[in-house]
Amino acid sequence: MRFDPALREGILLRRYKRFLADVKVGKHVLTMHCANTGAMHGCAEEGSRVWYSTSKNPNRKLSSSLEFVQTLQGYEVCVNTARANQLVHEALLSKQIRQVANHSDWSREVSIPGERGRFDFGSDNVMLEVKMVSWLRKGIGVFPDAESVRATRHVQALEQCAKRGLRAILFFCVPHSGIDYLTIAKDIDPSYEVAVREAMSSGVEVLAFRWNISPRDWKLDSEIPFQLPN
DNA sequence: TAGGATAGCAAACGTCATTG
DNA sequence: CAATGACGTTTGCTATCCTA
Repeated sequence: MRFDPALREGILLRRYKRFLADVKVGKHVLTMHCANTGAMHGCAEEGSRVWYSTSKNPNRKLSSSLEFVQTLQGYEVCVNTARANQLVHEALLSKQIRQVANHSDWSREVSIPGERGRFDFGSDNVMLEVKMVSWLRKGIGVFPDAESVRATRHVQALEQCAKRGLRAILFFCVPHSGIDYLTIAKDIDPSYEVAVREAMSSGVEVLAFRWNISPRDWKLDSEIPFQLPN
């Protein structure tokens, strides 16, 4: 993914009301959209360097969007949850994901077979759900950062697909320069951990890939290991 | 009646499918 | 082809219900 013009820089003053962030740009304070309603552990600290994009869409109330943060520890982390799907979409179409490189015809937002809701991507006999990881805790990347009934439901739906003979993939998009190993935050949501464990034993595949991000281009870096907690 | 629990909604935006 | 609707994203506020 390439940004042209390049993303612009500011200093995060505060993130509030779920979708809003105040950013100091030069002498001015810009209120922008923050498409991330999550906890944003470690990546919403006051004083962090942040980068944002600007939209030309006249219907938008806030023309700027927060894109990524440099944490106080110096790591670059994407905070725009919409980017995760875009990054994965690009990677799928350009066949950078070797596990599914034999598929070309990816559809977005495909209905979950047999129930309400959607998976992020589908192709032939493959269902793929994307989750973005942005939390580096004690040197290890973890997901989720909050209890999430919906995330658990998605995993269980993937398991149902696997049991019916489809390929079902839980895909962790990791746009965080400091994460090179991923696990599940069992303490945050024990039922999610159980759901992933059971899904994997039913044949659901779990993949995790890291992206490098910068003001101008975001590139797929490498696959990173995923392991269930002990 | 005060308090807790819970369900529903709204916040800003993107994307896809359907409708006119 | 443009407009509209549904859905996804999470949290916290508010209205409503139940219990001590």
